[in-house]
Amino acid sequence: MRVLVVEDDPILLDGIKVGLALGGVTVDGVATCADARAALATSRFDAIVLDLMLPDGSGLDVLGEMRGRADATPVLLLTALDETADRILGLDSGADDYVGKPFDLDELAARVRAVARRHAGRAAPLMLAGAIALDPSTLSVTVAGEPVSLSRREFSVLAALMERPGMVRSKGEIEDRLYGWQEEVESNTVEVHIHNLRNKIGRTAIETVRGLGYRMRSAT
Amino acid sequence: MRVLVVEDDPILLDGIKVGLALGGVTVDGVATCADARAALATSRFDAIVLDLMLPDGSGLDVLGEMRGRADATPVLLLTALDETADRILGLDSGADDYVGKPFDLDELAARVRAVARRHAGRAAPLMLAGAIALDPSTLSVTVAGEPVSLSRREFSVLAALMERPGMVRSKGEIEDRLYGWQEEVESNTVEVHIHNLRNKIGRTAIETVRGLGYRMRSAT
DNA sequence: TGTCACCTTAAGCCAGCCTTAAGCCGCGGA
DNA sequence: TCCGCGGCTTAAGGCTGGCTTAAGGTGACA
Repeated sequence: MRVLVVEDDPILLDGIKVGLALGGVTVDGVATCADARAALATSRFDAIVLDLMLPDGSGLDVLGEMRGRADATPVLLLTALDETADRILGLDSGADDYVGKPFDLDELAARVRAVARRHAGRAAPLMLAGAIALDPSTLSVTVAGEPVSLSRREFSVLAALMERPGMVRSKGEIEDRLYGWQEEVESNTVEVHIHNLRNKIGRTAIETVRGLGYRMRSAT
Repeated sequence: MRVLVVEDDPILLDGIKVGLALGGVTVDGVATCADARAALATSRFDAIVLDLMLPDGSGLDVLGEMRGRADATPVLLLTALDETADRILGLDSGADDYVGKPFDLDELAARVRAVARRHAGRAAPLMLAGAIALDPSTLSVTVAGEPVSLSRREFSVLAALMERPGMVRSKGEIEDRLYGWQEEVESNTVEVHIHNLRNKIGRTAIETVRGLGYRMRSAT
């Protein structure tokens, strides 16, 4: 198992490395958002331990970028602040778990294990649904081989739907995916994006399930 | 979304109910391990909030039994003790998340959401009755392999019947399933839905037991 | 600083679903 | 054989929820 740890305190980082290594985990450690992005661009991890307060930004940004491009690698957040607001923000923005400092190394290791175990068995790089292909790594979408250009929001909506073709996603879930949920959009944004998406990728690709949400047509 | 909350403190239980209800979650509350087992035996939930310390035993026992029979319903543990040992024990015994009292209601709601969302899409029980297959995870129904499109209410009625093929369900039970167990509809709605269902999935699939209710024909 | 794409908001329209209600049918008991 | 009750069928009406369109705002980029 390979885990990326993003933590700017070198002492803490070392401690985590040792703690996880005892459980047979391979650890890559970086200290900044920039390095984290570089690591994510070049390697695949089974889980990521992510500090929120980093010298060059917030870990939430990195997390948001990942989820935005449909990278589902499990993320465990780490923060000095034990504030409820942070926890909610983190969980709703796509984190899989949360640990507040100070924490116990054994507990962290257990949670990393749990989170990675949960994730195992998923993760397909290229998502397919009928004639539509979505590549999270290049942020590109093709319909019957033809490339289609989508805006950022459109891409996120489509990614949310394609993560599990055939499965119904509620508008609320999709909204949670687009925003951190606490932005609480008071309108029919999702409907509008769905509408625009349908114009671009074909009118029948996204099915409406009245009262429940939307789903990708998985069968052709 | 339907959640079972197992908590013996009535005040806390009430608070949780209200907190979750605000997020559009239907909550069933019980106070003992015994009641929890009964609820689990008769109903299906999207997530379970489980107190560890209960008057007639530990929530861990209930969790253990569930996992023992391969019930993968996501479980969020709740306990007064904020001890690391408990956390690890809980996570490693198959819980999906952990919240220590005192906790914030918003946080609990966010975690329940996160845990249920994570779970959705795995472990499709796929209910069968004769040529009819109902997949709760994709909300889809097929008859002899052919997909059939049902409205939300029709789906609920069918799901209620297929939960236990061969078993009679009264109109009252089905109504309770469609609406919260109050709201008392003053008409023959269920009969109408049954009628429409029969038109869609085949006239013989649902059998009428005069004076008692309806049941699925389990055998072909 | 101006332009452009994109996102959000809002409003009106439309369709499908749910409920209600009324009349009919058939089973079972007298 | 007749009657009553429970279930079946049908159709109408209201309403919710989704679709569509358009306008205004905002941020990026030149």
